[in-house]
Amino acid sequence: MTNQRKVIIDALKSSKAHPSADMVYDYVRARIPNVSLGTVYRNLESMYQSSMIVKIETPGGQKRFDFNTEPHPHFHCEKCGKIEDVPFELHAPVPDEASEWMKRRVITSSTLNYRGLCEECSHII
Amino acid sequence: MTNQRKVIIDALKSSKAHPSADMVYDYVRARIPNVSLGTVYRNLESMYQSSMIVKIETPGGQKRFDFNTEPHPHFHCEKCGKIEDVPFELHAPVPDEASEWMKRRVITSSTLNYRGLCEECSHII
DNA sequence: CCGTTAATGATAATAATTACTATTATTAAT
DNA sequence: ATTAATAATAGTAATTATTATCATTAACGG
Repeated sequence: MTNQRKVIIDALKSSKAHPSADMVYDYVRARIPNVSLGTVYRNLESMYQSSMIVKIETPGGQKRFDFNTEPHPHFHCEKCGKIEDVPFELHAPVPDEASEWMKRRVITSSTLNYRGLCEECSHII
Repeated sequence: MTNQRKVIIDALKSSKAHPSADMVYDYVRARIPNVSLGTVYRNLESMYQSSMIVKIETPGGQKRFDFNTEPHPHFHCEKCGKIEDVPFELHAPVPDEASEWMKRRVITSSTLNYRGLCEECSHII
């Protein structure tokens, strides 16, 4: 395991912000000044491919990454762009007609996202 | 309302594929040959801003668009990239401790996505 | 150690989207 | 219908995020 990858993992472990590749790059560069952005992308992608981390799609351009692979919803603040973990999981029963629909497909994962205003942004009107 | 926008709306109405900007562009260009891709993007974005249509994030680069603004989950096929509507909505009760969490935020929308293999792709092993 | 293999840094290339601007079309008021 | 005001368009350039390339460097197993 290269030092670069170790520090990339540290970046993800030590952040609750679900950092983007750029944010990880900043963290790593503070410790390995000449690290390449490509190395960050390459490592994030391979860790994602091997299911070590989760990739989060966002309305704004950049993808975000989560070291926590336990299924849990995310909350996206529309104002400040922050992404938070939602501290519960919905386990709703699937209706019968829907289970027929699902049986005809292979479902490998599901993601639940909320959007709105976070605690800080909803106070500042 | 410009003719361009009318045809862009037609494209979305007549498709069940949740088309990308590119796919809409192809449809419109077949009817207005010198339409500009920028016009397609501009219209899709403004329709999205005014909540006329829904923007769907995808793991692969391009965003997709849905004329159906009724909340409903989407199913993303990992093999062929197809996006399907899921014919049911989960309405699970929110646990009490979670409702506390949600009260401190403004929730404006939620999206539920499934990933896996679609009917065709799950047969062809 | 030392050779093999894999990962890196630096940079170029690509893909998706957005910005710019001169021109054209739409609209509202005559 | 005509016209002036406004908004939207086509065409193109620029930007942003990400991926590819490749010569060099680092990790690992014997």
